[in-house]
Amino acid sequence: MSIPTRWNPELENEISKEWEEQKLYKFVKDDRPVYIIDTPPPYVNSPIHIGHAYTYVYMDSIARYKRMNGYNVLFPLGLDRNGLPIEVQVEKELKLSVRTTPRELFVQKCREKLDEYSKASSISFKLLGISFNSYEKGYELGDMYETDDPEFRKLTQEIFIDLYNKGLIYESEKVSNYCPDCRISLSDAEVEYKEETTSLYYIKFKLEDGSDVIVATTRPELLKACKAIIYNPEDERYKNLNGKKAKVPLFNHEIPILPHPYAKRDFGTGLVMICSYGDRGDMIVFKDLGLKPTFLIDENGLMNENAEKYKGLKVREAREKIVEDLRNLGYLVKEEKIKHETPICWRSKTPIEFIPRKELYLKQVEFKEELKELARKMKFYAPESADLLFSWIDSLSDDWVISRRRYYGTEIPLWYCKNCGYVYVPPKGKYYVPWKEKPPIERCPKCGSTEFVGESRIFDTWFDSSNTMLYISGYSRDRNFFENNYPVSLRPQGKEIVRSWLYFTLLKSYLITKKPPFKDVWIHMHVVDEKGYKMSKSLGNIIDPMDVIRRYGAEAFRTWVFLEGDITKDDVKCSYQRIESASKFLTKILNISRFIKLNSKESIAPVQLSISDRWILWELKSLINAVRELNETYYFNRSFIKIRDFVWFLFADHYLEMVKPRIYSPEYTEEEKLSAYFTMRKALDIVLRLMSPYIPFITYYLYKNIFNKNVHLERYPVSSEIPVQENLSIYTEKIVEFNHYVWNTKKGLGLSLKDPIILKIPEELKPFERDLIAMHNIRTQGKI
RNA sequence: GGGCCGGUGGUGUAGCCUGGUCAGCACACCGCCUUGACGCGGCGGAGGUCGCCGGUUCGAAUCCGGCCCGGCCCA
Repeated sequence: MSIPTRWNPELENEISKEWEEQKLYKFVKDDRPVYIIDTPPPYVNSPIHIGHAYTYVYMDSIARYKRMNGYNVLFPLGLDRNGLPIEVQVEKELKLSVRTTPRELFVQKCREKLDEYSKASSISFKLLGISFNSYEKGYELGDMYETDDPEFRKLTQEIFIDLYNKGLIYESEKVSNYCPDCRISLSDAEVEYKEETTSLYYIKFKLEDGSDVIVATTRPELLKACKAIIYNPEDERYKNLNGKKAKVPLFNHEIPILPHPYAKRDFGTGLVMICSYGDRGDMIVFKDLGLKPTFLIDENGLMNENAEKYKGLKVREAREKIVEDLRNLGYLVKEEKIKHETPICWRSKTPIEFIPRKELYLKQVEFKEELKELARKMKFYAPESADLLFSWIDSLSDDWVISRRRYYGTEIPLWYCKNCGYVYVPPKGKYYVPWKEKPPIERCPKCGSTEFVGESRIFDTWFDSSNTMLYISGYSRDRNFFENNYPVSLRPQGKEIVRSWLYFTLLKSYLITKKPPFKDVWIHMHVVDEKGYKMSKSLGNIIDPMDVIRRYGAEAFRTWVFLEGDITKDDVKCSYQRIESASKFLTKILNISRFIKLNSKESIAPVQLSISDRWILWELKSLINAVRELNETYYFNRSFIKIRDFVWFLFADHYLEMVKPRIYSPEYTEEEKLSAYFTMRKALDIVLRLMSPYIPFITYYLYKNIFNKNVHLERYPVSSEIPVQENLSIYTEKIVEFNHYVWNTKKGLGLSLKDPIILKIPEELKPFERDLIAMHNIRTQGKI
């Protein structure tokens, strides 16, 4: 079968099918060492993003590399399906309100939508050639899994039950981050910050003695909840006010003026009003000064009865109304625009409020040192990205709110006795749905009552997804395997979820196993558009990976992934043009293979290899070592560039040109020809194997065509395969330089490259004289 | 306001940690070439004084200090 001169992406589908039929990547337990990759389950409410495509290709190369190095690789596909986004989507697309639709029906609709999207995601991965153990959902190690599957949810509940019974979970009415739009409490990890231009209002407060002070605030609607005015202890201007009382405009309650370092001298007037709660700072000061909070905002984001005449207004409306009243009564001194970082909900982008709610918490603050201790045992790639995790742990100030008042998520497995309020925790071993099921006991162990009410809340989705490493490595279904293979080898993930996914995984692993969850952690940045902007629907700059595949094929995309910049260091810019030019390397690989296949015969190593052959094989040997070294630390991009440089700019441009005369000319002996054949085929064999983790389609195709074997079942090349001991790399630069010199000289003389030329071979290249003379048609003396 | 990362020809980067080929490679660009694997090719060319300022040194992209810009995280 002859090799085409250009890569045909349609071949990718046929090859995929062959892999599937052979069940090439299926996970079967055996004696080999295990390598486990905890892949980040993408959320499936939308098609996969180009960033997913990029990073999964990268992970795939890791899996393939490890496989070729003798590891039994556990590389499962997971899909994340729990949480708010799908609810929001169902509400919008099906015009169903979560508040008026029966829970059973709503959950059903979510599931239907998710099934639809799940299919699309896994098809995309398959087209990209990702070597997951399986694309079929199942319950064996390596099977595709979904985070909303009863099995997965059962594990989440079991972990909860364990933690609950260990006393690590408690319910408490605390002030938490609350999104009035999503109507849920948020963990700190879910809070984002956005710079906003807001008004800073300067408000006049009357003192007992009749004088005034001016206080600047961005949140005048909280005046009623204002309990103190503070100034910086270093601020000479206000020292005389210490302990004096000020009267709050409109509401007339008296509050103290006190020193506190939280007040910044140069912000506003240097006087800050402290209300419950405008921001985190307010909470700190309340605690420090022992003030009692008054809450003004309810769960719907409306002012409550404490707000008196402003009751029922939305926060923003109340602000406008109060400002108007202040202005009318002469309390408003001035108003200026400032830029301000506002905390917002990561989902709805709504400003967060701080209101008290009863929620379940998992203890974490008391374990900070232990967590850091464990984290230090994991190796980070790139090393700097570890700081993201450490600084997050350092900044933790509260326990983790794990309960959510929504529908689509794992149910919290608790029942409450209607009579005495006893909290019943069921035994492990089953997936519980308390909002529609009876508890597995008849009577309350405390009072004997038979009436229970099931918990209606669900878990924060991170409480689910922080179990992936346990789930995939058999924690709940193959204990023996789990014990032998935990911690998991690798966690690859994005930098934006270090404080959530990675952190919560670490916490769980600590609480459950006392071990770090991973040996290695590979953190990547993002794929952005050509100009460096984040891709988003509103900017209209989204590059759809399926579109890329349609236009250039998966293999071209994969080539681009490894030739483009280092995604662990910086964001990677994506453009069609760069993908297209990356794909030219595929053409090169095909044609090199074609040339070698057409011009060589299978041969064993001749007694004596020609010096040019020994030289290129030595270079190849160095390449193998360099590639291995880089890949052991997950720098697959750098290693691929090295391979490309060797294949194209040394092997093809110089070696193959040097070898041509030996192939074509009768002046060379059979032994010399055999040496060339052997070397070309050996080099091609090794190079195809070297490249197969990165570009699995084309290498599979060529290896099968030329060597009649499945490259993905071969060993990754080792330098001992090269039968050359002599270091000939000193010649490399000289050969390259000389060739360029000759090409350039001929060009300067207006000669074609075939034309003869009179030249002297440099002394140091004497050993290569014969090949060089033949290659360039050099006459060492006489006239042309 | 604090922390981290980055700032090298149009673009992506190497070198910088272990100062002395003042700069390598690729893509794009221009010119030439139907050389028997490839014109998605080959060869050649133009293009940067390495974010800015100052210091150390005989000598700095490479070390030190300050500043500016971009990104991310936190307050």
